[in-house]
Amino acid sequence: MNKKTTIYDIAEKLNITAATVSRALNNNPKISVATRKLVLDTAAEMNYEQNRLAKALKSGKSFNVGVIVPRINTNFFGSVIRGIEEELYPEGYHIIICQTHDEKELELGNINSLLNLQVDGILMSISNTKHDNNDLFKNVLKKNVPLIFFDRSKNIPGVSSVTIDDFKGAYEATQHLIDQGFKRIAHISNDQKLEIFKNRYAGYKQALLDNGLEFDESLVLESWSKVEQGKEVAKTFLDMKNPPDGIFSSSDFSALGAIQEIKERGLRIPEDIGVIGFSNEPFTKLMELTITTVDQSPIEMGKLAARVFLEEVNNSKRIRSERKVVLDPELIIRQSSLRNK
Amino acid sequence: MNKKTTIYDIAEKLNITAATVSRALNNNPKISVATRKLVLDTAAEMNYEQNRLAKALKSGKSFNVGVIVPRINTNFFGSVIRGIEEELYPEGYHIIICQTHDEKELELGNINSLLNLQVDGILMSISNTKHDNNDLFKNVLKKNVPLIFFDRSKNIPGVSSVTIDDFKGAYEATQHLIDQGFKRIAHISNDQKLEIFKNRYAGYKQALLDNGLEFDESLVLESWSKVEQGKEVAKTFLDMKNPPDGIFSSSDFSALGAIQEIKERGLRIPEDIGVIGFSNEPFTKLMELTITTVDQSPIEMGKLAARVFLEEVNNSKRIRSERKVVLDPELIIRQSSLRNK
DNA sequence: CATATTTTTGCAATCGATTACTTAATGTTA
DNA sequence: TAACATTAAGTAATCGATTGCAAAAATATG
Repeated sequence: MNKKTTIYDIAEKLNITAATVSRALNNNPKISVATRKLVLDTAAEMNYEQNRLAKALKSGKSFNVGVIVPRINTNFFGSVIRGIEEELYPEGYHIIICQTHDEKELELGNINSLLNLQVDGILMSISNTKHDNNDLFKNVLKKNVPLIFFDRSKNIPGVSSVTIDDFKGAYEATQHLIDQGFKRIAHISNDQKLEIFKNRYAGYKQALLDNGLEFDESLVLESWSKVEQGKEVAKTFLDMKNPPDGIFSSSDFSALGAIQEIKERGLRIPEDIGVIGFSNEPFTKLMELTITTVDQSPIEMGKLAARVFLEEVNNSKRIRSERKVVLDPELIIRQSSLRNK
Repeated sequence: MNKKTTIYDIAEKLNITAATVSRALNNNPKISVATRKLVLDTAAEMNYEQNRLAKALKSGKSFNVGVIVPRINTNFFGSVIRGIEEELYPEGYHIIICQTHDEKELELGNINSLLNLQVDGILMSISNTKHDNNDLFKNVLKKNVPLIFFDRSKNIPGVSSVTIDDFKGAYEATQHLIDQGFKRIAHISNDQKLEIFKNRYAGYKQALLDNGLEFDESLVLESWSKVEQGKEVAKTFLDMKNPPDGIFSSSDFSALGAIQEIKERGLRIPEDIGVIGFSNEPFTKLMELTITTVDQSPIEMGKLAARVFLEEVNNSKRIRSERKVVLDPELIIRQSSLRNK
C-alpha cells in the first residue's frame, strides 16, 4: 500500500541527507537555491506531507489545544467553540473537543487525556459537579500547560478566565422587569455550586433590594436548564397564594417552560406576567412570542479565551500572569417582558 | 519549572532501563512482580503521564480522528459530533474538529492539516462547494486513512458513507401534505450541487407525480437555510397569481421564515397553508405553532459513522470495503401541517 | 596558485516510547 | 554439582523531523 512519504524518502531519492531535506523544506538560509528547489519539487512530486507528530515530539509543541465543555450540542457552547476556532486556526492550532456531560469522572479523564496528548493549552468550562479540591487544575499548571476557564469559572491562582458579568446581567434583567411595573418577581435559579448561577441569583436579589422591593426567598427555586423543569417550577409559583407577576430565569429553557405553563393557564404575557430568560438561545428570537433574554456573546467569549491563551503561550514562560476578562452582558428586550410599548 | 516526567526519569531514579519501565507500565509479562510494583508506585509518585505523541509516532497510530463539518453551532452538526464522540471515546479515540464554513479553501486546508496530524481517520460532511475533481479525497485514501462521509455525501469508490434517505423523507413529507388535502404544494429547495438537496427535490417531485398532482417547476425555489431567505421565497410564492396552499421546505429555518411571512399576511396555518420543514431543529418543537419536520436522528448518524470507522480501522488493512449506510428519516407530524385532527 | 573565508552539506544526537534480540541471573533436573 | 531451562533485565534500533557541530566544497583574497 501507498505509505506516507518522509523526508528520508526524499533524501534517498536525491542522494542527500534528511537534514538537507529538512532545511530545504523549512526555508533554512544555509542551503543553496538549487538544492532547495530540487527538494521542493521532489517533495511535491512525491506528495510529501509533514508528520506533525514527529515535529511536535521534537519541538515539544503540538499546536493542539484542548477544549472541554459540558456538552457540545447547544448553541451557546457550539458558538464559543466556533469563536475559539476562528481565533486559533489562523495561528496554526487545532482544537480537540471533549465533553464532560457534567460528570466529574469524565472531566477528570478528559483533562488527563489532553495532557497525555501534549496539548499546548486547555480551555474549559467546568462541569457543575462539586470540586472538593483544586489539585486537578493545579496539576495542569504544574505541567506548564496554560489553563483558561470560560463562562463557568473557578477562582484558582494562575488560571485565567473569560466570563460575563452574570451579576450585572441578572441585575439589569430584574431592573427591567421592575421598570415595566412588575412588582413581585420570582427567580428560577440553578445549581448554586456554580459561580454563574450564584452571581445571577445575587444580581436578582440586589436589584430587588435597590428598588425597595421585598426579597422573598420562597420566590426563588432551583431547576435544571430544561423546558420541562421550568414548567414544573412555574406550576409551583402559580399555585402560590400570592403568585409572582414576573419571572427572571437563569436559563432560556426553563423560561420557555414557564411561559408554556403560564399560557396553558390562560394568563397573558407580558400583560399578566413578564418573563426573562438567560443566554439568548436562538429560539428566544424565533418564537411567536419572542423572549427577552440576556446575551452572553458566546463567539466573542470564545475569541477572547483563545486570545488569552495565545498571550500566555507566546509570552515568556517565566511569567505566569493571570487574566480575568469579564464581558458585559447585553439585555435583549423582546415581547415577553415589554409591557409599556 | 516542573517538566513532565518521562520513563527515563523513572528509570534513572530506580537505576534500571527505560525498557523495563516501559514494560512495567504496559503490563508486559516479562517482568517480575516486584519491579512492576516498584515502577508503578514510582510512576504514580512522580506524577508520570504517558506522552501519547511519542507513542503515536512509534506505533503509527495517533488515536485521533478528524471530524469536518460545515459549521459546529447548529443543533444538527453538534448532535452528530456528540454521537461520534460517544462511540469513539470509550475506544480511546479523540476527536479533532474542523469547520469548512462551506468554503472550498478551508475544506482543503482542513483535510491536509488532519493528515499532517496523522489522524487515524476522517469523518466529514462535505461543504456545498463544487468539487470539480475527487483528487482531494482520493489522496486521503491513498494514504490509507479511512474516510467516511456523513449526511452530505459524495459517491466515491472506497469511501463509506452514512446518510439518511432524503428522497424518502421528502416523499413522506409531501405525501403527508397531500393526505391532509393540500393540493398545490411548493418546495423550498437548496443548492442542487449537494446530493441531499437533489434527493429531497426528487422525493418531493415523485410524491406529486405518484398522486396524480401537477408538477409545476415555478413552485420550486432555491434558498439558503436561513429564516430571512425563507421569508423572501415565501413572498414570491404568495405573490403568485395562483399561490400554493402547502410548502415543503428542505430546511427548518426557511420553513420558519415562510411561516412568519404567511402569518404576517393574515393567513392561517395549517388551515390555509400547510408547512413542513426538514431537520427537526429544536425550535420546531418549541414554537407555539409547532412545526412538522423530518428527523434525521443526528446522534444515531454520528454513532453509525463512528462504527463504520471502527470497522475499517480494526479490520485487516488489506481489505478496502465500502459501506453505504442509509438511515430512515422520521416524519414528525406537528401542528403546522395537521389539518385533519 | 596557495591560503583564508564563506557556503553548503553531512553526521549524529535528540524528543519519548516501544520491542526484537541478547545477556545475565535465577531455577530445575539428573 | 553440572547442564539446561526459564525468567528478568539490558542493548540498541526505530518512528520522522530538527539542529549544533564538523567536514567538505565553493568562492574570495593576496
